[in-house]
Amino acid sequence: MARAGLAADVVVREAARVIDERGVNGLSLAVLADNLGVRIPSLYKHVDGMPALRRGVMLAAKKDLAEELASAAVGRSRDEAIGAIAHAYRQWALEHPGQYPMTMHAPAPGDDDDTAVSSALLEVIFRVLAGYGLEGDDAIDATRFLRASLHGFVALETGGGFAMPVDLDRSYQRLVTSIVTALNTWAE
Amino acid sequence: MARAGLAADVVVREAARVIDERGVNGLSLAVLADNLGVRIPSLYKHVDGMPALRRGVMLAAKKDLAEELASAAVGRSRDEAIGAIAHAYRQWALEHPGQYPMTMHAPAPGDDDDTAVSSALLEVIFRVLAGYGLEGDDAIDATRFLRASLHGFVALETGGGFAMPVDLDRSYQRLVTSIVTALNTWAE
DNA sequence: CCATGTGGCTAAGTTAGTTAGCCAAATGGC
DNA sequence: GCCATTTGGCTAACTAACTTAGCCACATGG
Repeated sequence: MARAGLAADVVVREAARVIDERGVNGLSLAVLADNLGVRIPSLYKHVDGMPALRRGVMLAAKKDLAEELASAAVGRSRDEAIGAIAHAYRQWALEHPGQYPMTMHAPAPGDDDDTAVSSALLEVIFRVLAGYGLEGDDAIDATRFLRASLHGFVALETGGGFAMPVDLDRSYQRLVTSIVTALNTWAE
Repeated sequence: MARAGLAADVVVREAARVIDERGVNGLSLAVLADNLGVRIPSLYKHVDGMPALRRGVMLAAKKDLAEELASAAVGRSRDEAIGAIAHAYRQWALEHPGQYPMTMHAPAPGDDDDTAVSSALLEVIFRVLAGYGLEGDDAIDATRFLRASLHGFVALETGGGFAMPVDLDRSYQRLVTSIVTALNTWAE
């Protein structure tokens, strides 16, 4: 039989595609195998079962999102940086609506790969907020505020929480403005 | 055989309990039947299968949350009302971490029950924001801002998005303060 | 006191993930 | 070039979960 020439990363990539198309629960080994032109058990030669496959997609997603945010923040600071990463953040989520929720879980203790890539994601935010000179508790609160606001909007948008999809761009812009205002007056 | 004396609402309530305990995907007919002292197929006499069961839990959850928020806002307005519903919102989510995500999806078009209960939920927010005299686009943006901020924080907290669970109360209070500030200067 | 509807049950089917074990295609040393 | 080994497919079979069919006993009400 002619070989399909699969490799672990090809399987993970296709799984990510399927997840974006049909949601996390829409991923099944059946469609995955079908899309890759292979029978179901063959997938086990490349991937260690469904949970491991999902974990692989999650790791790649966090990595990709972190890179996207870092790249958006390059050469910018403060309000400009916030605007840039906010835009990149929403953009990435809209392009990867299925993967997005997977990026929002803290790593399990002891999972070093996940810890590393999750730290990279947080690091981007920390470094942007560093520009506002926030320290200690203020820095923690502000980080949580920023993450919560961005995540809340994007989660509702991609998860179908907003019934009317009108003017979402404007509403998001308005949200970002409020965030920036809050950060500039945080220590008061 | 002695009857267990089940009823649809008992099954739904127990399902909600299980969901809060083990997450949405932790609900199985096996544990449900076991908890209720009954064999699996007997559940079908009260509930129309797994998807319908989840929908039942979702409807009850939205209803419960809406009532909780409405009750928190009674007799209060503006900043005080925001503070009260923000507190009630987080409280409810922490008490029902499994059900909470189920309350965040817009109703499917044509699902009248869901539409009704979802509207009730939004109505509470609208009426509180009405106190700020926001109209038209401002009202829409502010509603989305409020929902996004509260949801983002609570979703990250209950979904394990915040790695360090220290001082979350303070961070949330700080978030609410920022929301209130933003709402008071919204039209500027 | 029996006629009827209801709420349990067992048995069996379906779908999805998984494991075992086989076999052909690639690959690499000689 | 040839054979040994590894690799990547495969079929078959198992398990867990939801679901359906169909049976039977208990409760209820004329």
